[in-house]
Amino acid sequence: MDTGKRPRHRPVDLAKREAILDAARHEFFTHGFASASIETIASVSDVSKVTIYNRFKTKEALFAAVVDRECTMMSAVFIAPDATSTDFRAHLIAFGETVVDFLTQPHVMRFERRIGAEAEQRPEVGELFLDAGPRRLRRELTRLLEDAVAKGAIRHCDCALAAGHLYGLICGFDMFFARFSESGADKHQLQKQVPDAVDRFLAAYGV
Amino acid sequence: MDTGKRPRHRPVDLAKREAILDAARHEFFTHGFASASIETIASVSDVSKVTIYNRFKTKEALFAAVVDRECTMMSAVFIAPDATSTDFRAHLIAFGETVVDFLTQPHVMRFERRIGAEAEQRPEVGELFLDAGPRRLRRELTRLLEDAVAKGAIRHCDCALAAGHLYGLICGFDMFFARFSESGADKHQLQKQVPDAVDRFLAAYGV
DNA sequence: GAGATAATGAACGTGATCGTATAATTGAAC
DNA sequence: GTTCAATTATACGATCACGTTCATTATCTC
Repeated sequence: MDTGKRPRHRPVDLAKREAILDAARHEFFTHGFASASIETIASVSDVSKVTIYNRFKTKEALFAAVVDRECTMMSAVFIAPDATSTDFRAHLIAFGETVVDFLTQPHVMRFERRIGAEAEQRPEVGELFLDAGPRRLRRELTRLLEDAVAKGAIRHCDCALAAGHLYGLICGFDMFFARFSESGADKHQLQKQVPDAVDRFLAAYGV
Repeated sequence: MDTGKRPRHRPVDLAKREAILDAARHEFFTHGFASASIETIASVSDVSKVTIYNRFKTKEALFAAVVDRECTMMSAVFIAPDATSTDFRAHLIAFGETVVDFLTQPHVMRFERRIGAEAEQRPEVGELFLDAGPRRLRRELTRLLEDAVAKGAIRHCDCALAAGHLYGLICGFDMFFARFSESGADKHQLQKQVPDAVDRFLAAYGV
């Protein structure tokens, strides 16, 4: 409901908010919450420190806002579309590639690495991430497999467990390694391995 | 070569070194390098701050010593014994259980979480960890599978890739989830799933 | 141009922690 | 008991970053 009130003063510069969050994301997820410097964020986002404090009450609140935005973005990716064609293999490969494509982005890897560490001191942040990412992915993948069982594309099985197996086959050692290597994940390499992972999955679970 | 010199003064208390490293491990891997407090480490290990500085020149050096000790412990675990019996399945399960048993220890999980984050600013730490842990595990697992191929226990395949698949099947979603949850990994649950993971692996790769 | 709010820049108080210096104490070997 | 390094308690300087204050400037509506 628009009250019709039109302020007769200088409006808030909305672009600055995104600039602050972008800079904060990089700073927080590169140096960690404690080591992140508000002044660096201000400098990078080309905004005064006071402006940051005006919009985000504390450093904690700024961090929370960054995590929130990132989680929202992630939620949108982990939604498996319903299978339209009868080619279940192609459908799995497509979804696998979408997920790999998202997870291998440098800023997503930084996010994941850092949340794991920060969750040690802020369990609620870990929970937020789990709900937006891993748990959602598992739910969607499980649904996909239950659908496949119903359609006879794979054998009857514990679909939640099978979802984990499929995820594990796709990631293999690569995502594990990438978490600790400077170069990050090799997106091209992982993409190439998705069909093979799906084939192994179908060999283990297929009719 | 023992020079035979016997100092006639108070010797270094060797137990203190371990106490310091234990306290430092907890402090570093719970709060992160930057937020870790030397005074807290001193207090917990019941040692004076000066003693810490006498033995470890800087905070960095102390951190390096902790990482070093942890990596050495890890290296020892990731060595697959040669198959003695002809029961390849049992051999895989045994090794899988050993690995799971090690990886699910709370202090190992803290270690892993934190190294991932710290490697962002200290790539050499990530490399050290990779060599002691993941790469070693992959090498051993690959060797095991190559041996199995030679003995006809599984079909011919890219054994390094297969090693990743086996690892992925064993971990499934659980290790992924555990990195972000306060409760950590459910060792019992993971142990129970190892045989199933191995069976799925054999279904995909077996003769 | 007037009014009003957003944003800036610079300075400050506060608290934490690294790393050092110093004097005093401990304790094993002789 | 003497010797002498290991160890301790305490204090200190330096640095750094959060969060605040305040005067000034920019920018929008009327």
